[in-house]
Amino acid sequence: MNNNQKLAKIFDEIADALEFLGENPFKVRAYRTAARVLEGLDRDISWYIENNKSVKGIGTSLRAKIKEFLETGKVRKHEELLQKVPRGIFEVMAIPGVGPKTAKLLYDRFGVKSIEDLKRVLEDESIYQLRGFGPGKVKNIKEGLELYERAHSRFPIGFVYRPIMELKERISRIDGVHRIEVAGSFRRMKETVGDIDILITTDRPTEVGNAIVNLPSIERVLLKGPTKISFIYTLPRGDLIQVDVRIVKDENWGASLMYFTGSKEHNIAVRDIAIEKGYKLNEYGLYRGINVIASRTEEEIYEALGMQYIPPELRENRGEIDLALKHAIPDLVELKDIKGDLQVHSIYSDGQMTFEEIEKYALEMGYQYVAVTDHSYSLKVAGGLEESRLFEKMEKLRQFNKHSRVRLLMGAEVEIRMDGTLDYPDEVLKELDIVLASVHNVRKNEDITERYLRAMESPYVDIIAHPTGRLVTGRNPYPFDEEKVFKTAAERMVLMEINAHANRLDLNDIMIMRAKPYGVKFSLGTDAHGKGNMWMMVLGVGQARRAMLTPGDIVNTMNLDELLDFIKKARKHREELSRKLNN
DNA sequence: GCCGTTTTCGGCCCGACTGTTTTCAGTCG
Repeated sequence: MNNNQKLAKIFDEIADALEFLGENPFKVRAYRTAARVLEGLDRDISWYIENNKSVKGIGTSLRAKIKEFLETGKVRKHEELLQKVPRGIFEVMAIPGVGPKTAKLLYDRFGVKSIEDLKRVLEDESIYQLRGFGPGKVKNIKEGLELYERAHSRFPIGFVYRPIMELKERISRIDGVHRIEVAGSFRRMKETVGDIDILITTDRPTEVGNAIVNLPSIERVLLKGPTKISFIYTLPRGDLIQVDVRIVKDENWGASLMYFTGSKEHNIAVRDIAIEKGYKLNEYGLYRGINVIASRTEEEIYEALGMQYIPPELRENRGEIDLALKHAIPDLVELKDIKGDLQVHSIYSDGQMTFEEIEKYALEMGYQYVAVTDHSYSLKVAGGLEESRLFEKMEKLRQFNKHSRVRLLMGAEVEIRMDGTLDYPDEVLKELDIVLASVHNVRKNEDITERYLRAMESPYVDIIAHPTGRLVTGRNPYPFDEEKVFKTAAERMVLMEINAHANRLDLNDIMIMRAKPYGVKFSLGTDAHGKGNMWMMVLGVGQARRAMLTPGDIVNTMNLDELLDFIKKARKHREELSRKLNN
């Protein structure tokens, strides 16, 4: 974790603790806002402190705490609060139906400071003596607890993307459904999603509602009313996810979609703008007094507020509002801009696709080219290619391309070894159309900066693949010096990959935002191994959009000829740099 | 705790739902 992330976590914990202690809710919000701001910052917060640059949402008090952290590695207020609020309380408050007030009451009266304590107290008759506690509330908390315990963590978006698109398709086919959209963090393409919000319009809510709850794969219906239906949905691998379907009126469509798309922080900030301009904004529309100003589409609501339309992926309140007020949001890259996939594995190493199959899926995606990038030999577990096999593959590919409708680029995902040297020598790399370099074996807490810098010394490394090595659920990023690596990459025209694989998303939105100011350009690759994995491109595009990238930031928006030309120029540029260095 | 082109004090998003109430508090998104 870098300073920004560490501080965001500290501020979030302070907010949790203050909420529990019943502090001023606006103070709590200030800490949470600051945490979000820190997460979305393009540079390390220490840069802003050192250069005396102000950051909106961080005032004098929080600035002092940040300074304290940068100097001592701690924030005293944070430490003090952790003394006052037992750790387990945070978990208790995370249970749906238990908020700070309930947690505090249970703590004060029954000493509840863990989930175990809570369970015990829920079975105790004396809980009903508490003001506000009746059978309904206790039942509600028990259900929340059940939900929480059933591993109710968030899912990587790539796990749920296709099943949810399929569910959307099924609902849209129900007679009487006019409009449908999946809202929430799914629509924002956040890397993980909790539950799923689906918005529909219809004239026949009862009929449509009945049809929805009778769809397949619904494990249990939680709630069915005229405006809201909730159910637990079974994903293909057996995981369970909650889906809320909201039934709204056509005339409120835009306002509702905006409201349910969020993020919450974005909505709050947009409402502030509405208030400033003498309006009121809610999920039904934008009003002046009782008069509707705009409500049917999101576009007309933003416009009425004097703002540019904000694509859902940007709605996180990390700077998009100011840009929209200045009409300075660029045209974001779209899936249809992508002309090829720059990381796919074939049966030559650990992939499952033949060249024919890669061609088939590429045609489905409407691509001009795909880079076939099998592993190099030191990655034994992935069937990495010895040089002789590499040349064999090269020849086979050359033959294949003679009749292929998609150009398969001869590529490799070359292992960066422990000492930073590469599996293939330059003379071999030079023969390849495109070269990705990556690390897979990293010692515990190893800093991989030097490995990357050394790897980039070769003029023929075009792309650093999955640069941080993180996994969406589980593995943290490998530490490296961002400034050194990104600066070098930009200078040498080495691309940073946005790996679109559901498990990786690496770089992700935040890291892309951190890399871009150095002048880095990016490539998108799905890292597809299995048949039909190439659809994941949409996930990578989602991260790119969240980072506000345009087609110009990403090389695979280029046509085949332009791309080959770019690679040629970049290699020449690096050869010249190397020559200068040697002289 | 943050913020300000009417403000350096006095605001800070807003509505639905639920369960507990007899007029409201807590939670959620």
